[in-house]
Amino acid sequence: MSLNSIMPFNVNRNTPVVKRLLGFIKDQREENRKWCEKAVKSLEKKLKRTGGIDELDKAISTQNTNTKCVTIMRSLDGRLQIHLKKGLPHVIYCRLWRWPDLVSHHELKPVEHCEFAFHHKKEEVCVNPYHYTRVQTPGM
Amino acid sequence: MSLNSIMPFNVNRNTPVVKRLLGFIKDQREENRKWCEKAVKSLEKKLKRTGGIDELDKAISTQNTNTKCVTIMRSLDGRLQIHLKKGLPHVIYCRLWRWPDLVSHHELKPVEHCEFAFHHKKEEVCVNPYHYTRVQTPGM
DNA sequence: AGAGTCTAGACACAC
DNA sequence: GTGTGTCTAGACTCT
Repeated sequence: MSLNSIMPFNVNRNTPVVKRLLGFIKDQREENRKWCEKAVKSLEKKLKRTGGIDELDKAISTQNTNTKCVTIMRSLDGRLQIHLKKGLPHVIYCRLWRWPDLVSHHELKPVEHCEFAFHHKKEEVCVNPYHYTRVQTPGM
Repeated sequence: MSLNSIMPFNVNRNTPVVKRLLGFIKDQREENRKWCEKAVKSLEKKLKRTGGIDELDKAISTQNTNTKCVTIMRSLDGRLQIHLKKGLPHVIYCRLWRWPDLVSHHELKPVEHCEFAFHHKKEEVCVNPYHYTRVQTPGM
């Protein structure tokens, strides 16, 4: 018996860790649910290679700054795209799990021990939301 | 005075030839209008380099098979994408200007003198709708 | 420099 | 192998 005869119509089966991570999302507006889900699933796919997904899970569920860097590759212009929207990776994931009203990368400062913070401009970027703190926008 | 002060809010200004070509489109369903417009504008952009847009205009407005090939570059898998939809270029444009109910490339046969017909698998593909005839789907 | 659009190629899945 | 659909980096555009 094929799987399709049991679960037809493209049933969405999120992995346990994705379900957990989705539960921690700050923005619970219905109109953003689909996009947030895509953002988390996309991140899981990238982190599977390195096992970073478990470190991310640990950081978020314990709100612990003393976690390791969770990195993805940096694109040429620094942005990543999820569905039809582009943005800076650390901003996207900090907004998702910590500050839904975050406006720009100018409001984010990395913690001391973050090796792959966005502003270091290395080939990899840390997207651990607990490796950034929120600061006042300069000039505001 | 800037153009924006006269025409604010992203007014859509199609070129005369795009307006003409849009007038010949067979599929006039409202839900497809936006997509068709994108398809024509995308083609115009590609053909501007070669001047093929005028030959296309001639072929379509006179329904003339004795026109030159109108070519675009072939992608690796043969398909092109317009907005969120992928398809074979000659099928897309034959559907647009001749047979809105066209289902697949198996229904299309190139005219004798078409040098860049899709099935020739050259680096360029002819999208002149009057360089193809419609045939019965094999096996139907 | 900041933000948005477009799409080929990569990938995934169904037959 | 065929056919179709999704995702997104890089290219491009505009401001």
